[in-house]
Order: sequence, then C-alpha cells, then structure tokens
Amino acid sequence: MTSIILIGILLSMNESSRKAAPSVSMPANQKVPTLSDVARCAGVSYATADRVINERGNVAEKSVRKVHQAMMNLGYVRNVAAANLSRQRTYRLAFLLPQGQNAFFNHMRQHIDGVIEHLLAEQVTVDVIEVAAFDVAGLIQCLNSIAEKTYDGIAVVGLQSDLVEEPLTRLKNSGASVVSLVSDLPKQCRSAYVGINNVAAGRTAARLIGVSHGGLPGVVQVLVGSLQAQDHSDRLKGFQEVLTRDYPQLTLLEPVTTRDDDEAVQAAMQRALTELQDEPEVSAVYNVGAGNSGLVEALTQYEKPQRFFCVAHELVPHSREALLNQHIDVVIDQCPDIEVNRALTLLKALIDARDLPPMLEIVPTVYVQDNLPSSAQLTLSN
Amino acid sequence: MTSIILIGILLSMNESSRKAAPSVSMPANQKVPTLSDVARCAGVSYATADRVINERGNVAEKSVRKVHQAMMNLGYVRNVAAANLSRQRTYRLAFLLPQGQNAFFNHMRQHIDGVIEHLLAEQVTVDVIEVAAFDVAGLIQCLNSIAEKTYDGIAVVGLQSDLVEEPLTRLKNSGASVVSLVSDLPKQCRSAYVGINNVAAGRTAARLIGVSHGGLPGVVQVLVGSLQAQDHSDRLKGFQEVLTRDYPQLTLLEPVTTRDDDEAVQAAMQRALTELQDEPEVSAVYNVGAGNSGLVEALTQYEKPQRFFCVAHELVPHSREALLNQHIDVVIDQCPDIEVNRALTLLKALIDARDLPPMLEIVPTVYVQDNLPSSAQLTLSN
DNA sequence: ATTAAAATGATTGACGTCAATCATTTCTGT
DNA sequence: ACAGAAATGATTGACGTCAATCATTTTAAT
Repeated sequence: MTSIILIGILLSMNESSRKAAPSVSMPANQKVPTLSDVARCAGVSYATADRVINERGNVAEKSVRKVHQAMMNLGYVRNVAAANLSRQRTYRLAFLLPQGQNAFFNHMRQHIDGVIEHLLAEQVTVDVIEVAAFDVAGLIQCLNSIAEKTYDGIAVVGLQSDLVEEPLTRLKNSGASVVSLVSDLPKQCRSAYVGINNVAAGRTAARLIGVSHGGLPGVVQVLVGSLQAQDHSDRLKGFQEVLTRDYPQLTLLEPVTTRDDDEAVQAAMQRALTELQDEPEVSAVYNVGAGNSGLVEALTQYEKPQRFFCVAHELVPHSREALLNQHIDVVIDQCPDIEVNRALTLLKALIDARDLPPMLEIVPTVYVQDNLPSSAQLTLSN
Repeated sequence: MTSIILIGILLSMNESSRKAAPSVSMPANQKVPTLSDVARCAGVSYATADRVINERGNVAEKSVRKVHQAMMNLGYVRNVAAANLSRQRTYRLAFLLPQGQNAFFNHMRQHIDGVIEHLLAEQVTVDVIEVAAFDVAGLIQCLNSIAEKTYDGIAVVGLQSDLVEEPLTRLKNSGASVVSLVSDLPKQCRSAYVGINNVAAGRTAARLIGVSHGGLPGVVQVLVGSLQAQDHSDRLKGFQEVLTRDYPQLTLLEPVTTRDDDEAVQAAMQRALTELQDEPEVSAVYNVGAGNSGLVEALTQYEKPQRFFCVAHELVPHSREALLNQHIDVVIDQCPDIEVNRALTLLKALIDARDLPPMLEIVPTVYVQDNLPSSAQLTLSN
C-alpha cells in the first residue's frame, strides 16, 4: 500500500511540473490521461474514480479528494467523444423561426440548412420550425405543439410576453434547454440570449450619421417597424440618446412607423425625399426595421439631396446591392451565421452541462460598400 | 437472395422519402444509421462496407455502388466521435506567433490559452510557439526546429518570402497541414489563409474618413509601420484608392513610416497636430499599423483641431480606451478571437480531410465607441 | 464483538468505428 | 475444368467511457 502511495506522489510531482508551462516550448506529444490513469494515480479503483467524476455518490470524502487531486495533477479531461459514444448522446435541437419571406430569416434558414449535414456527424439533428411571425399566441401554440421530451435544446426567436413563460417552463422541466435568438425572451425563460445589443446598434447608427454631417446641421428621419418590438424600440432608444447628446446641431424628426412593410417604407422615404415648402430637407435616414426593398425603390426613383446619408439594418441581397449602388451608406448587421453557430455551441454546452469556451459578445457589425464579404463561401485551396 | 434485395429496395424507398424534407416538420427523433445498417441495406457484409468507406480497395465496382447508394438512402454520416476514438486520433496543433509585447498578439495568445482546455476534451492540443517578429530567417529557423512528424497542423503568422517555401514543404510532406494567420504566406505554401482582406480594411478606413468630412475639404495623414509588410501596403493601397476616387476634395499627404514604434508614431502625430505656417491643418489621420499608444499620447498632449477624425487598427486596451475618450473615432479590427477559432476549425477539417462547414469570409470590423463589446466574456445565466 | 451500513474493488457489455486476420466464395483466363 | 486471382464474409480486439452488477472490505453503531 505504501509503495503505491509513493508512486502516486512521484507521478503527481512529475505531472504537475510538466503542466507548469502548458503553452510554451513543451511539445504537445504527451499521452492524454484516461480515467484509468486517474484512478491509478489516485490509488483507487476505476469504479471509484468513475463514481467520483459521474457523481454517483456512496464514496468517502477522502477518496473524492484523492481523485480530484489526481485529476488536477494529470490534467485529466473527460474524452467527450468516448463519453458521448458510450451514453449514446444525441443532440436533438429545434430552431423556432418566424415564417414568411423575410430576407433576414431566409438567410438564417439557409445557413442552418448548410450546417445541418456537418452537425449530423456529431450526432446533432436540427429541425427548423416555422412560427407565426411576431405573434405571441402563435409562438405559444408552437411551443405547446412541441411534444415534451422530443427536444434537448431549442433556440427561439423570442417575444417579450409573460404569456410565453408557462409553456417554456414546461419545456424546460421536460429537460430541454432554451436560448433566445435575435430577439430576447423574458430573462427567466431562457438560459442565454444570442443576439446583438440593439441599443448599441442604434447608438452606432447615430454615431455614423452624426459623423457624416461633418459638424454641419442636418435633419434626420427615423423609420421604425413597430415600437412594440423590443429590438426596434431598443435601437430607437440608443439612436436618440447619442444623436441628441453628441450631435445637437442635428434635428431629429418624429419617427415614422412602417410595420416593416415595403410599401409603407417606400412611402415614408418618398415623403422624406420630396422637398416641401414648410418642411426642412432631410439629410439622413435611419431605417430601424425591415422593408429595405421599399427604401431602395424610393431612393432609385427620387433624386437624393446632395448630402444624404442612409443607414439600414441587415445585410441581405437587397441591402447589399444598395450599398454597392451608393443608395445606402451603411448597413448594420447582426451576422446571422455567427448567431446560429453561437446558438448551436451554447445549446450543446447547456445539454452537456459543460462550461463554455470563452467567447465574446456578438457585436453589431458595420458594413460599408468597402468591407462587404464576398458572397461566395470559403473553400479550401488545397 | 431475392428477398434480401427486395427488402433493400423497400428500405431505400422508405428512407429516401423520409429524407425529402430534412428540416421542416419532421421531428428529429430518427435513429442515426450506423455502418452496419448501411451494410445490411446494401446487401453486403460489414467488412465490405468498411472497405468501401475507408477506401481499402479490393472491392468490386458494383459493391461500391451498392454501398454508396445505401449511404445516400439512409443518410449515413460517419460518427466522428466513434471514428476518432477508434483510431486514437489526436490533433497536435501549433500556432507560430511573433514574439514581443505587441498588444494584438498578446490578446490572441490569451484567447488561445482560454480555449486550450476546452479543446483538450476533443483531443486537441495546441502549442503556442514564439517566433522572432517579422523576420524571415527567424521564421525559417523556427519551422525547421519543429521536428518532423510532431504536429498535425500548424497556423503561422506568415511572411511573403520565397525562402519559407522549402521548410514549409518539408513540414507538409511530413504530414502537417498549414494555414496562414493574420498575414498570408506564399499561396503554394498553405492550404488556407485566415485573416481579413487588408485592401478592404484600407478602403473602409478611407470611406469613413471621407464620410466624416461631410463634403468639406480636408487634409489626410497616413502613418504606416512598414511598406515591406504586406498587410500595411495592402491597407495603404485600398485607402488611397477610395480616397482619391471618391473624395477628391481631400488632400492626401505623403505617408509617414513609423516602424510600428510608439515614439515614432507619437512624433508623427505631433507634427500633424502642430499647425505650421506653410503646412495645411490636418483634418484626419489613419494609422495603418501599430503604435497606438504613441498616437494616443500625442492626442492627449496636443489640442486637436475642431474637426479631426482618427482611424486606427486593432481593438486592444489602449485603442479601446481611446475610442471611449474620443481620441480615436474608429478602430478597424480583425477579430483575433474569430480568427483563432477559424484557424482551429480549418486545421481540424484539413487533418480529417473532411469538407468544411459553410463559413463566411472574416470581415474587417468597424468599432466606434458605441458598439464595443463589453470586455467581460459571455457566461450562462441559467 | 456483532451487525448493519457504507465504501470500494473487480468485472462486464455496450456504444460505432477502425484495422486487422483468415476462411470462403466468386470471378478470370486458359 | 481448373488454377490463380479477386472479392467477400465473418470475426475480433482495441479505443475511453458509461452504467450496471456482485463480491468484498472497511467503517460506524450497538
């Protein structure tokens, strides 16, 4: 017995000194320790080590400590491949996206489709489920229709309503993890929010419009889809905050509500572009919501004032073209691809009850005509 | 025999119709098919199916076809967890980063350290190796010092020199995959480049500086680290292109070379900020390279002209603070975190000889004071 | 000292794939 | 028809973990 303990100590000293400089100058050809190694190093049986790491109980305090110590010393990390294989873990995920022809969500759907087959190799299945757009009742119905126990994780384009709490709690109790996507749910309903900070997006729009006037006075028109929508009102809030604080020489007109409708956006733009007797000339427009095709339509038909600056949201084919045509100057995007990837990573981590790899906030991305990604996707050259 | 074939056909019809709508309305609770299922469906033995998918040869054309057909029909995807477990695959990676106190690479190193332990669970080990900065001889020496066969994949901050071709070819022949990071290698030396388009970055800087003048005339000073560096000269090229084409009312001064040295940058900035008799007042500065702390130092000491716009590169603590202080107006960043993740994903895919999940180009990111990520990292609220 | 409870050890069969061996069958060409 | 080559089948032991069973030892309570 004594000799075994001695070996354990020697091993642990050896191992801990090896671990000292993990990322520099030490070649990475060390054998990765297994749970058997840990057990041996801790001086306990495999069964006990297993009881410890899987928290099966019925193990003495000092054994727990010995095993934990051994794990530290050896730098043991559970082999997730083996673990998932053994417990036949599959990740059954669902994305609940608003239905309809919305270009942004179309793009998102497309990206999900693109990654589905690659995820299959990691035992991840993804269903994309269409939900009535921006409709609390529809969302609740959909949540209820998801039979309990069918999904391990769900990403939902959220709505701010207390009514969704009950069905979501039910899902959660049935073992599903929930993250909100693009638009947040009530905080207690989800484990994480994957989306941009929309107040920051609005502030950014204001900053760029402010800067674009080069200190000269101007008149700014904002178009919003709906002030009921959390993201829209957040953006407006951030926008107003920065514009009034930092650019007092700019006049902010009352926002026009468009219900994200192309024609309404077009009409509003026409009004803004048409010089009227008693109305000042608009020098900048910020379209908070969707309906960019109407916006572009109006910009194509009517002549812009000499100095005119236009900011819109979401990089989609329409807005992309408008950037290149100089009809729109800036597009603020939330990078749906990255959001989808984040949601997937998060859900997997939640399901495994693992802790997360470090990752930064998703930031509202500023596109001008000059830093557009090529529309083609990456491929390997070799 | 006939009956077996019949069953195969029936199965395949059933399966292919199930596959028709992969992402809508079909619950994801299907059992994932294994290679045994494929073999059964193809009417061959497991051994033959194995010979096919692992290309071991000695298998008849028609068996190959049957197996492929069965794979299609069942939607078979190799279980990478099981495969990697079985073949004891480990990914031994190395990142070759320039040594020194550079804030950008410090950040990158930090991020790598952060993900290392999470990668360990997937049998990925990463060594960070320091290389003499921007020194072809040093890089070559380092490449040679990496003993053959030690690494499966390498990410290198590249240099444009034909001299690196030989050691890299040697590494490649020894079985290592190579990607270039941040700065490209000669194309034939690497399988992919992970970094931003620096011409686009320069164009973006020009666009924002152009916009910031609101149509008014101005004088623009560019600071470059070294025109030898590919990224710097690319940025300058893009900058000049857009500024001269789209903003003819702006005067572009001769670029000042700073060797990325803080003091040199500071001196150049002082010159720019000091109003001289026969020199025009500078209205905008674009710092193409590093040395932002010198830039900020000068901006703190000297009074800026009323209308002054400053664009710099890389979001690091210094530049972040300067954004918030309004000393710098825009920071163009290459998102080192994302670059690292991409490099890791790419290397793993290359090593597995898998095809890539779809991913978009990495785009030069525009930061203003309003869309900065919180410096803290994401955590789960759950 | 006895007994029950708690802790530990030892072992086993999955999980899906890989990589190998060996026996058997089916094709070639003559 | 026959030898030799080519193709196929059948089987096996890893890989590291999980989840279980059963036997044995140690500990605590009386």
